[in-house]
Amino acid sequence: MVDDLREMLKGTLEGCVLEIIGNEETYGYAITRRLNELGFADVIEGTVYTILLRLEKNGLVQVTKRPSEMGPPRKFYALNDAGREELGRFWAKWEYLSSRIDKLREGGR
Amino acid sequence: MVDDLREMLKGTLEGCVLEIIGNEETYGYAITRRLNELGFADVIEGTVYTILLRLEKNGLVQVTKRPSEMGPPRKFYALNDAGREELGRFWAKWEYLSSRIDKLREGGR
DNA sequence: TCTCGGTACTGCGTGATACCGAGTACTACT
DNA sequence: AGTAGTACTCGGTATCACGCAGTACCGAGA
Repeated sequence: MVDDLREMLKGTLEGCVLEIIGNEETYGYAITRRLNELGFADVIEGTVYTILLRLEKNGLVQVTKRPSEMGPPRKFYALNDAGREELGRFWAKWEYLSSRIDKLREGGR
Repeated sequence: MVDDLREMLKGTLEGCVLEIIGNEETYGYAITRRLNELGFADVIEGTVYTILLRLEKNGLVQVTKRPSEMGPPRKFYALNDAGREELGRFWAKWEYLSSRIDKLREGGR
């Protein structure tokens, strides 16, 4: 259908991951599946893991390792205060951007 | 207000420039001013020119050089057929992405 | 037992993009 | 002459999504 959202996802995919983590404590593999079923069909695991490592490096999440019945142990991610702030900034930016784009499209003066 | 849209603009700014050119034949400096007044306040000339050179390289625009009364000659850009197609694809991608994001935000199942 | 597929994470490298900065050059006004 | 506004070019940088190879754990079927 719509091919190659790659470039357009830059800067937004991380926010999507933050939002998913904000809804419930979860782990990389599940986040990828969630994104896929939400319509971000081409997002692959490697991408999500790089985002998660970045979030951890930037101190936006709290990480807990727990064993799994289905395979290797899972790293569960939850937002901390800094993460919730960043999520708020993300939605503010998204609202700002999308309103400008829509205005532009309407012939926008 | 909203700082650093930089990453979020990736993949969308080029589409915005295409839309502006599609509305009327215009040139780089004017496109920058137009973007600024539309709310893309931090977009600078260098960025727009790199986009315009890319559009030209990719064969999406027709370029006409014309003298100016106010300074150096201007390079006017107009969309060709390929450019109009690309613009259509851009809006399709934008619609797709923004609908998914909004769905995600609504808690979206 | 051995392989295979599904689950789960890591780490290095690539390509595309917006942005930065310095440079060039033309016009008009003081 | 000097400055400000207009107008474009080009080399370099940082960041990001993504590709890919590798590691590792588990359960089911041949």
